[in-house]
Amino acid sequence: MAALDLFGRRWSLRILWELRAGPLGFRPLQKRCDDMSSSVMRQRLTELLDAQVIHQLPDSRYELTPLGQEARHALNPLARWAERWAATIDPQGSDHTDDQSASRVLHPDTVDDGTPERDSAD
Amino acid sequence: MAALDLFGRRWSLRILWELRAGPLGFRPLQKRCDDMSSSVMRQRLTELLDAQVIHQLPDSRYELTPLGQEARHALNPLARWAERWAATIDPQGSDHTDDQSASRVLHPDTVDDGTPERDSAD
DNA sequence: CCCGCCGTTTCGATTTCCGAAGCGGTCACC
DNA sequence: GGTGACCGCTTCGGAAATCGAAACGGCGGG
Repeated sequence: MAALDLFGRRWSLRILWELRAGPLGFRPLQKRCDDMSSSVMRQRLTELLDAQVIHQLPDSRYELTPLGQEARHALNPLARWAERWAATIDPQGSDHTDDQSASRVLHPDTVDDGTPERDSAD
Repeated sequence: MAALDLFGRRWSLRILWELRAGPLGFRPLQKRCDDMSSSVMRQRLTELLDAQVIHQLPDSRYELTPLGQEARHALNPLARWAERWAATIDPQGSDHTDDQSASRVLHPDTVDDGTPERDSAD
C-alpha cells in the first residue's frame, strides 16, 4: 500500500521510468521529465533516495538501486497495458470534433515511447 | 506515458486497487480509500470513467471494465515488489531513534495487504 | 575573464487536495 | 407518515502540493 502512496505522487513514476536507461544528472533528468519544476524534482528525488529506490553516484548523478531496478521491471506490465489502452481509447487520433472523452487524460506531449528498450534481465 | 499521468494522481491507483474485488458504490469505495475526500473521489472517478478503466453499473456502482481488469493485473508485479520493498527498508519496525529514512514514506495506516487474492487469469 | 552547464535552494503564484457540510433520493422500521 | 440511516454527488473555504522562475556557488572550456 505504501508504494501506492510513494508512487502516487506527481512525478515519482516518471522519474523511475526515465532513469531506466541509466544514471542521469539533476538537470538532464529534469528535462526528460517534461521540464518539471526543480523544487518538486528535488523533493521526489529525496523521497526516492529515502525509499532506497535510487542512489547518488560520486559524480552526483542519480541511478536506480537494485531495488529500484526491480521496481522498474515491475512497471513493465503496466507500460505494456498503457499501449493497449492508448490504442483502445484513441485508435488513430479519432474525431475530436465534439468528442473529447479521452483527450482529457492524454497530454499531447506525453504520448510517446513504446518500450523500445531491450531488457535481457527481464 | 499518459498512463503515468493518469495513475500519477493521488488516488487513482488506490481506487483501481480497491475495485479489484468487485463493484463498489461511491461511499463504500470512499471508505475503503482511507476516507478520501468525496470531491477528489468524484474527480478521479470521472477521469477513470473517461479513460474507460471503470464504468458504472445500472445500480450506480463502479466496476472495472475489461481494460481496467487488465490494468489491475498489470499492477500485480508492482504489488509484489512493494512487499519486498517494505521488507527491505523496514525489516521489523527498525530503530527510529535518529534514523527515519523510511518512515517519511511509510504511512502507518497504509501498511497492509499482501496480495491474498487469487487471479486465475494471470 | 566569460560563458554555459551543473546541482540545489528559495519564494511567490497557481493548482490540487482536503474536510466538512449540505442537497435530494431510497429504504427500512416504527 | 415520520424518522433515521445510508446513498450518490456537489459546493466551498482553507491547507497543502505543485509550479515557474530566479538565484547561488561551483566547474570546465574558450
